[in-house]
Amino acid sequence: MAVRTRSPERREDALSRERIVAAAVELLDDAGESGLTFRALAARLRTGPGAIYWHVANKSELLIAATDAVLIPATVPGVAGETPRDAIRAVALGVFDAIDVHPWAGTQLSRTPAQPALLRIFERVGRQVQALGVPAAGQFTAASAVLHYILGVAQQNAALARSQEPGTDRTAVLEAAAAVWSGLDAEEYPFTRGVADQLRDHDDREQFLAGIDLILTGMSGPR
Amino acid sequence: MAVRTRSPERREDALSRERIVAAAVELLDDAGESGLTFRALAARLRTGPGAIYWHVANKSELLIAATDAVLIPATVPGVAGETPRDAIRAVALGVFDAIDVHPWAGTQLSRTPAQPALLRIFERVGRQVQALGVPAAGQFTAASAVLHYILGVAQQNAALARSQEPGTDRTAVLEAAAAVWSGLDAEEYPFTRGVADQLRDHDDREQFLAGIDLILTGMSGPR
DNA sequence: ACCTGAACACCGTTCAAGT
DNA sequence: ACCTGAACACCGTTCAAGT
Repeated sequence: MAVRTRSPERREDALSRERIVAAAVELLDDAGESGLTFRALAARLRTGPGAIYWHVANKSELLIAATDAVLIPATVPGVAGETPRDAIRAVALGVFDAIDVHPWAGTQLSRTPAQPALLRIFERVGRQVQALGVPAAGQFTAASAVLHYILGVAQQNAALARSQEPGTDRTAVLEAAAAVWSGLDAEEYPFTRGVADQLRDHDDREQFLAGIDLILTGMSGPR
Repeated sequence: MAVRTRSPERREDALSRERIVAAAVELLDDAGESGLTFRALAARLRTGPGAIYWHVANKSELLIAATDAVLIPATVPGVAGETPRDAIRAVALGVFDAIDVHPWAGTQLSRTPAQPALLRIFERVGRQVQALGVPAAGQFTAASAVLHYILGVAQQNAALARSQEPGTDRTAVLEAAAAVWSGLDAEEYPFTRGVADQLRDHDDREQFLAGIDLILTGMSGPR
């Protein structure tokens, strides 16, 4: 006797919140932030723009969900036995790498104060600051400093990526920025011109970590 | 004999780049980022939307100019005899205060890599890092860390302000954020919940400076 | 319950026509 | 040289109508 399945077999191409968010991530990666429109998204999902609104309230919610999705790997629980310092570095690098692959997420991450990914990052950093032995009164300041630094870099990398074609690799992006710096007025911008070459050659991932270390060192107080 | 003036008396209400940028700043302050449209701007200037394009290339250029305008006070040359540390704190505070008054500028500041205000801030910070005696190899990293931290805070304050009505004062904005944090799940967000009260009461300007100090302390190396 | 797609109320930007 | 405002090619979002 044939048994009726409780939940009927879903059509392969049935719409769902997950499929919509996944398609949005693809579209953002391929075409950049301006590429995500409900019409383009609907075309990719072989439906009309109105259908998307059955599963997602509006574009803002869609962007929050897409950002959250690509930042999940950055906020997975850390390895057991990790030092607080390594844990903070791991979260920071996770965010950095996610934004390297999905530059648009760097902009979105700090656009909405209630972005869940942002809260997860802050919580993780905060706990590690606690574990580091920072006095209670200084924990909020220390965790905020790390968070804001991460957000600043994320934002900056997103802006840099936006100034080039989507998919341009990081060395080409840095090269373009270095060219601008090198062309600045020598009288007015001696420092910036002076470091233009470093911008061209440097490992920005390495420098990002060095900045984290600067803050972590600062937390242990003046020598 | 009547003398012809070389440049004819300008009509009081003649359009100019300066008047357009000033009106854009007003509109952004009054109505937020979504309030700046060419139609609304044209109405305020008692002209048609097309007229604006004679003086400004497009909306992006207008936003860059508006952001630049409100950040001029933050990048004026410092007081003579100032220590490098005080000079860095002064620039940072200047940016912080400008964004307090014009939250939209916090978003714009890091949206375009070639935003002139951003370059001026970086140059100023960089020179002071140099004056602080940071070894050449570490100057770029140190200046970048300070810049990114400032941008992160600017962005975050802009996002917070955007979540409320334009013109809402800072304590009300912080109160709203604290309410969200207090409502978080106790199991998942112990740290964030724990600092919610500090968010409500704290002087965020003070905390911003404390973060700057953390980085400055870190620059002088581990104790 | 879920999807369709035309329609609405906007945008930024262009451009022929005016002064 | 500068301004006007209608028109173009888009948007996000809604909603009556379908299945």
